Amino acid sequence: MTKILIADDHAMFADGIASILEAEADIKVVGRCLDGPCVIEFLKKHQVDILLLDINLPGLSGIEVCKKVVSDYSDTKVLAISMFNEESFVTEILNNGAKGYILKNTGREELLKAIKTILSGESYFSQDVTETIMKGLMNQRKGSSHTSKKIIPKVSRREKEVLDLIIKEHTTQEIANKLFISLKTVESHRSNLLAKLNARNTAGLVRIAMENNLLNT
Amino acid sequence: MTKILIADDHAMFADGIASILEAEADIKVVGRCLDGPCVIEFLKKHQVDILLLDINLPGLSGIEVCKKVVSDYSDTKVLAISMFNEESFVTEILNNGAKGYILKNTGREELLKAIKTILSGESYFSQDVTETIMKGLMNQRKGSSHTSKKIIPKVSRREKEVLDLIIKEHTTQEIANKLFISLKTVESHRSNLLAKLNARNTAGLVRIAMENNLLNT
DNA sequence: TTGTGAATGGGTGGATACCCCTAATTTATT
DNA sequence: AATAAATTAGGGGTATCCACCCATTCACAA
Repeated sequence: MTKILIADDHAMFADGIASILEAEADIKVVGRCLDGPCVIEFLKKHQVDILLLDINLPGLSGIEVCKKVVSDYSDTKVLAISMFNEESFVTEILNNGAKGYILKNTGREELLKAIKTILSGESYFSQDVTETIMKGLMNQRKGSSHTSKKIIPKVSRREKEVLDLIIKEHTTQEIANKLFISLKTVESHRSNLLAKLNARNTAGLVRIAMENNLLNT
Repeated sequence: MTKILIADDHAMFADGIASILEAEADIKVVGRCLDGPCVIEFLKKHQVDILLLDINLPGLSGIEVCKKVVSDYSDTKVLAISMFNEESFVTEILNNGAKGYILKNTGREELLKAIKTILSGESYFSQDVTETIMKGLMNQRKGSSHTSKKIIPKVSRREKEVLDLIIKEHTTQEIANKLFISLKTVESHRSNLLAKLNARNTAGLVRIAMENNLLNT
């Protein structure tokens, strides 16, 4: 009997998954959590085989929960579930020990398949997710750009700081003061950002940054 | 027997709802759609009592679908479902004829209650949603600004056009050419936008516009 | 009918952004 | 150790934005 804990703040969604799983003879949903701390509390008291974990949890983020579960409760395997097929999400939670990643638009069969695969010790990813990861890897290696989606070169730490202040309406001079560097240095970062993000001006910088969620905060 | 059509691009979610509803004796899920056009096609051929409609549909947006359903298939009642408790979403789809609005974090009981309420001819909204709407109305009436959200003065039609082109990285000169007006006129619009949106520069203009969804497109 | 706001257009000048170039030092990465 | 990338900084010049002014026309409402 496989014991499963569902962690999702969307009750209706959790209900849906539970309905699907309870039809299976060898699977039992032993608990349901609407936030991160609840998961930790539950694991202290009960043994769980698989944790179905929504990445976007209130309170404690799914990433944090995953990290803690992997380090403190190694016999519980984490299967991440998310609305979003974002490379950053996928890589981050996988780096934190999740065994699989599926999207909420996957159906009943795939959900069951994922659970069985992970139970056997292997990893499982939705088809869409593997594609996303592959694209991400391709982008790191090559700079080829034929995929409709714009490829965004890696933006460095310092560039992100500058970009953040630009979006907050600070002028180049103000940014220089704030970061304790020269006006000319900030201008360099701006130029590099324009080139990297393929923007013509500040407006494009802001739009592209916001569209692609390039901010740290 | 109540005939229900589920329209949601997240198959797993649709599965979940279907599992919940099929346990009810007097309810039958007669179809499932993953996108907007599918809904229209389905209604051409079948009679449906209630359409469970996700607002964020690919292809044709939930708003568009709702508009068409209300005008062309008046015996089908629309119950909107969404991840987001956003005032703009709620008011927009209600203005387009939806009979209710519930969030995806509502549970099984509330879903059934919503369906029954709507069937009886009344409207139904989640508790959270009614609160959101009330807050929105309060903001409209009074100018009080203790509610974190900024109040944005009305942006005129022409100003929106200019704003749109700014965000698309066009310079003032290019915008003037595109709209067949003088450079000076565009500069006037820019100034007025800066004042209205309380921005210091182009960056702020773009950020505020995107944050508040001020675009026509 | 007299306002009020929207849209139009203009002048001047300063501030800011952007471009092209170079180049040193530090910090990964291999 | 060698190579690549990031961070730093500068000169000189042009393009664009922005801030003050100002005026006219038009539509719509009080």
